[in-house]
Amino acid sequence: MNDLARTPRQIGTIIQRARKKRDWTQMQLAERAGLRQATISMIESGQKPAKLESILAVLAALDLELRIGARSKGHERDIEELF
Amino acid sequence: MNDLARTPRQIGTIIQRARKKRDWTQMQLAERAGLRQATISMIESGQKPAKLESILAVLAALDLELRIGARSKGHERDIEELF
DNA sequence: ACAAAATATGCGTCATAACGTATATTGTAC
DNA sequence: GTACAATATACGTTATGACGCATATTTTGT
Repeated sequence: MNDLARTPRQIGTIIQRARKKRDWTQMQLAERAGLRQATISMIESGQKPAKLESILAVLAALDLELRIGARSKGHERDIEELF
Repeated sequence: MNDLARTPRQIGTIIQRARKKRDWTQMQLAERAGLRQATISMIESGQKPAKLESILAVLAALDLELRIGARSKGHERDIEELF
């Protein structure tokens, strides 16, 4: 898994997929990340941009990590963000 | 360039390096990202956690992108699916 | 269909990021 | 060392993320 994330919404989608892969509820993830279930909901939907801190907490809880690299052209998998 | 970023401070350092590599001042980066010079300063130092939005704006201005992947021990790990 | 679980929203409050503006500090020439 | 540029801090204000608590809506299982 190595997903590109350019918007809060893409990040939310990635987080949601990782959570479901582990069969965790938003509540379980919230507890592990030290946040509320409602906050997880908002992060996953990407409607409201979150704090960097919160995102990092969620990623850590999911055993994921963030990488920063030069913008690539297409040979990276982009998150299909179309309904 | 593909740097690991687990804390706001690490992210700040990566951003600062990318900015200097381009020989931009904080003011120039701020203008391109739609933020203040003071905000860039805080993001680079990582002292105050920023909004995800702001980080994404800065990364876009620097032609960088964010990737999310499984936490790796050392180098690359291909145990894609746990459980 | 029904109940239960999971998820999405609402509301008032608090905490704080970012703002505008300005100044203080540091770095880099000449 | 003296300007000048660049960066870090300060102060009051504004915008909003996250909180607690609650409820509405959706999804899932029987």
